[in-house]
Amino acid sequence: MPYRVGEFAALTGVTVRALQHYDRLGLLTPKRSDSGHRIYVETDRRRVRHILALRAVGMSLQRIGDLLKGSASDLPAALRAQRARLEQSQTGIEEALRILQQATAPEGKGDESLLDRLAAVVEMQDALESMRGYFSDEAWTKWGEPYFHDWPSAAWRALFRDVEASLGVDPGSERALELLERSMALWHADIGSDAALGRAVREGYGRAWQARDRWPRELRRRFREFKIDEIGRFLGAVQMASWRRRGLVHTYTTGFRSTA
Amino acid sequence: MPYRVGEFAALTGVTVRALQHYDRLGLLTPKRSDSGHRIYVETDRRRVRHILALRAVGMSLQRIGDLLKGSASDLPAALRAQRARLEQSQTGIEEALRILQQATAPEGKGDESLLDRLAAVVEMQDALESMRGYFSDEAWTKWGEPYFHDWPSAAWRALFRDVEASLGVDPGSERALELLERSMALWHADIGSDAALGRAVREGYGRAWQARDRWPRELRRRFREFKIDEIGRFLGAVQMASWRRRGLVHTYTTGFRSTA
DNA sequence: GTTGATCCTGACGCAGGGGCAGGATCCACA
DNA sequence: TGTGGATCCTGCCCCTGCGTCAGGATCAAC
Repeated sequence: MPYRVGEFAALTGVTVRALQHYDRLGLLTPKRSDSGHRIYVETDRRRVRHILALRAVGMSLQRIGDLLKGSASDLPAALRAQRARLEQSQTGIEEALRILQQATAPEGKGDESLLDRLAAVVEMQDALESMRGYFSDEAWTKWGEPYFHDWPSAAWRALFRDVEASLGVDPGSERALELLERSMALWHADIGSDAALGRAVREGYGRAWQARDRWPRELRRRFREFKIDEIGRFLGAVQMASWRRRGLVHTYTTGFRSTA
Repeated sequence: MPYRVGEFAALTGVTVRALQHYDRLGLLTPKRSDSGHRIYVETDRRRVRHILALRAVGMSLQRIGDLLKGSASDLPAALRAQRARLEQSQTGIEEALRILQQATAPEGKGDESLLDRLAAVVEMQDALESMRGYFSDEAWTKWGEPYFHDWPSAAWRALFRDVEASLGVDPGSERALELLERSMALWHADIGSDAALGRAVREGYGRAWQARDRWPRELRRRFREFKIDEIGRFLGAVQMASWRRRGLVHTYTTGFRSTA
C-alpha cells in the first residue's frame, strides 16, 4: 500500500514540508514515481516514528540522520549524550529562573531600577560561574559559593578596613598580631576544622588569584574595593614575624611566599 | 570618553559582530563619526548591560528592543511572562528526560528494539498530553494521569473482556448485574468516595469521548482493543434494568443517557 | 480535453549571531 | 607627506527546522 506525501503526512502527523525536508537531509528518502512524486511505503512509517521519537527528546536532525544511517550500535551512547545535553540546558534554565527570582525579590528596591538590579544579579552569576572553575567541586559547594555570593562578609570587610588602616604598622607589633588572629578566627569560622577542605580552598583561591586579570568585570570591581595585595602581604609578614619570634623560621626566604 | 567598537567590545565582553547586530536591530545605536565608524559613549555601557541582563534570562532581542525602546513601565509584566516561558520550556525538558528514562529503563528489553521502545513511550506521552486538556486539573492529577498511563488496568481489561463475551445477555439477568457490580467496584477503587471528583472525572471523560475522532493514533489504537461503545451501552442498560426493578425509573427515556 | 487537487523545486524568512571578502579609515612612524 | 598595519565598514552566506509562498508539472475524474 503505497502512499503519496499528503496521505503519508496525514497518516503520521508530520507536515508535507517536514517530509520533504527529511528527504533532502537524507533522513527518510522514499521511492519516487516515474514523474518524480514521492512514494511512501509501509516500512517508511516505522522510520518516521523513529525520527519523531528521537526528535521528541531534542536530538538534532543531523544526529538523527547519523544514527539512523549508520548502525544503531551506538544508540545508547547517543541517548546518554542527549540526556546530558538536556540536563545542561535544564540547569541553564534553572539559573535564569534564579536570576529572575533574585532580581524581582521585593527587598531593597528603592535605590536602583529593576533593570539595573537584574543586570547586577546577572553579572554576579557570571562571576560566580567563572570562579567555580578554579575550585574543586567540594571546595566550591562547601565554601566557594556561599562565600562569594556576597563577598566579602561584613566581618571580613571590617577586618580589611582595619588592616588597611594599619598597613604601616610594625608586623611584629601587638596590633598586627591582633589583626592576624582576627583573620585566622574568621577563616576558622568559615572553614571549620576540616584540614583537607582548608587546603582545597586555599589551592582554589591561589589558582583564582593567579588568573585574576581574566576575571569578569563584576568580580574585579568587588576586589578593587580593598587593596587585597597589600593586605595579603601584610598579614603574611605578620605571620612570618610571629613564626620567627617563636623560632619556627630563621630567614626571610624560608617556607613563606607572599600571597601576591 | 568615547570608544570604538573594538574597545567597547572588549570592555563589555560582547563581540564586535554582536554589537553590529544590536545596532542593526535598533537595540543599541551608537553615534557615528564623520566617516561612519561607531562611537560608543559611557551611557551605552549601561544600555548594553541591560541588554545582556535581559538576554541572560532568555528574552528575545525583539522583545528586548521593544522593552528598551518603549517605556519600562511594563518591565515587571515582561519578566513575569519570561518566567512563565522559562517554566514552560523547563517542563518540556523534564518530559524529554522522563521519556529517555522510561525508554532506557532495563525492564522488558527483549521483545522490541530500543528505538521502537522510545517511539512507543513518545507516542504514549503525546496521547497523555492530548487527553489532559479534556479534564480539570484536579481530575487529571488525581485520576487521569495514573489511570491513562497504562490504560486499561488488568482488572478493567478482564472486565471488558467478560462484558464483551456477554453482550447478548439479558440486561436484567443475574450475570449482567454481576458485571455491573464489578464495574462499580472498580470505579470505587479508582475514585474512592469523593463525589465531586467522580463527577469531574465523568465530565472529563465525556468531553474526551466526544472528541475521540481527534485523538492521536496511539490513543485510538488502545481504545480499539475493546468495543467500548457497546460495552458502555450494555452496562447502561443493565443499570437501567436494575433501577427499573427497584422502581427508581419508569420509562426508558427518564434520567438516563447512554455513555456513547 | 479540461479542471481542480496534488505534487515538485527553489527562494526567502525566522533568531542570534559567526565568518569571510572587499574596501575605507585611522594612527603612528619615518 | 607617505606608508603600512590595525581597525572598521557593509554585505553576503552559513547554521536549525521547518513555514510560506511562487511557478510549473502531474494526477484523477468527468
